[in-house]
Amino acid sequence: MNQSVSTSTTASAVEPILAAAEKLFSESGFAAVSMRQIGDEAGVSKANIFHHFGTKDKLYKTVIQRIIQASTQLLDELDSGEDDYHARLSRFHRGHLNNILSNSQGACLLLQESLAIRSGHGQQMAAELLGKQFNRLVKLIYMGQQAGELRQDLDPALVASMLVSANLFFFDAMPVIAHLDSVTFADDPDKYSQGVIDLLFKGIASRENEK
Amino acid sequence: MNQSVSTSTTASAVEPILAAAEKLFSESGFAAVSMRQIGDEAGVSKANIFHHFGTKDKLYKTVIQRIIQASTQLLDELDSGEDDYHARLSRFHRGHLNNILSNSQGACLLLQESLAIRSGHGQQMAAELLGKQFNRLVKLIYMGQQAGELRQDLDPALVASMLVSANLFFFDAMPVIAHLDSVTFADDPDKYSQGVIDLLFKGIASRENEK
DNA sequence: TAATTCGCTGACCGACCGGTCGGTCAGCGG
DNA sequence: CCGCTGACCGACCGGTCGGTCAGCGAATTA
Repeated sequence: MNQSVSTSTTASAVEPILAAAEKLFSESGFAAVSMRQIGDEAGVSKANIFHHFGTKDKLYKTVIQRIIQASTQLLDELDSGEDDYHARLSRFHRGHLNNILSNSQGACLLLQESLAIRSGHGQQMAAELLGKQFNRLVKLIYMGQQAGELRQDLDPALVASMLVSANLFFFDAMPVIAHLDSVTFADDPDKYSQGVIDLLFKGIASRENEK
Repeated sequence: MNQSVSTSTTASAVEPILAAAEKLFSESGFAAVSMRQIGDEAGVSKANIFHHFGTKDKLYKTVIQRIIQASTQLLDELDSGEDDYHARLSRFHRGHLNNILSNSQGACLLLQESLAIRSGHGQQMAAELLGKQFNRLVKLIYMGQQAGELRQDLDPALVASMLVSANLFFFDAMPVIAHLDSVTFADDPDKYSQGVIDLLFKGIASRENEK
């Protein structure tokens, strides 16, 4: 099974087409982007795209698959380490947020997909990825409970939801609320992630005023 | 000949058009929906839509404005009450989630908008709404800190982010992760909201094992 | 009753869509 | 040198897009 990483050494136009498609799809969505725009952006003819990908749908699916592959690869690198669970969750959270921010185009597309799934027009591939990543995080939290580091009366999936949702919100809503003077962490993801972890671990209730 | 506000009592086709447009736009996005589809869904001719709204863009903006208006109205009803801040935040959180779920089309459209803002194609009206609602929640949390009920070393905007993001995640990701067997709260928003509030107030760290 | 307004429509327009087709050209085994 | 392959292109196809327009029928007004 001599399956190397590089698809081939030919200097075909496939890569520029995929890059252009990912950029334009993430900016404007599937329907709003024409094959001619993608060709212009990639510096190739429209017909050439059809030669390589067949249809617009197949091109789109290829783009999604590519994003999923990159995302999974990045997430895999966060699984190592033998620290306590505060450190592991903190590392996961910061790494997850960095992944999103460093590939904002891909994140944008996957979020569009998850919204589209609701009305049935979405691809199920994106859902599978998110589900698998979510399940892995749930397991991590469950192990933390078994180890006695985390409250055992909590639903692990609920904790995982909070972790992931905080990052998605940072990515998705920060352009909207960054200009508010009440928001001080808009341009500092690490500070945000640290604050989220601190908040989740310690809780927001005042210790001197608890029933 | 631009009319002021078309709140006349005439039984025109404006309302069916707006309902159809909101439904279709939220399902497939702005670009993927044609004026003919909207007309068919509303039971009127395509030309009639142009007669009432001028352009596709104006129709879309009207739909967004309508959603924002309804959303603000619903949020206003959550501001009353003189309970402690645990109760007030709990009530806000559950009410906010119910608002989203009871108007899922509108929520879907606003989320699409917030994603589009990132690449400049979005309307700024949606951003203004979300900003105002967010700021109101920040103020509520700040008051809770002044009252001594909430930890004062926390950034109020961070707490507000966690509350809102948990709800957006429930709406946006639940269709994706609901089928996972690790998720038990998928079909019970009230239970989810209650769990989130409990988690945020008490924290996830085990009390017997804290440094 | 005649004139005017108004909601509404089908017919129509130029532009653009996704996709196809005939053909060019560089590379490569024989 | 030949014959073949596949990347690539310009031109083109049927169809749909957002948008326009003249005009119809039913109210409203005078």
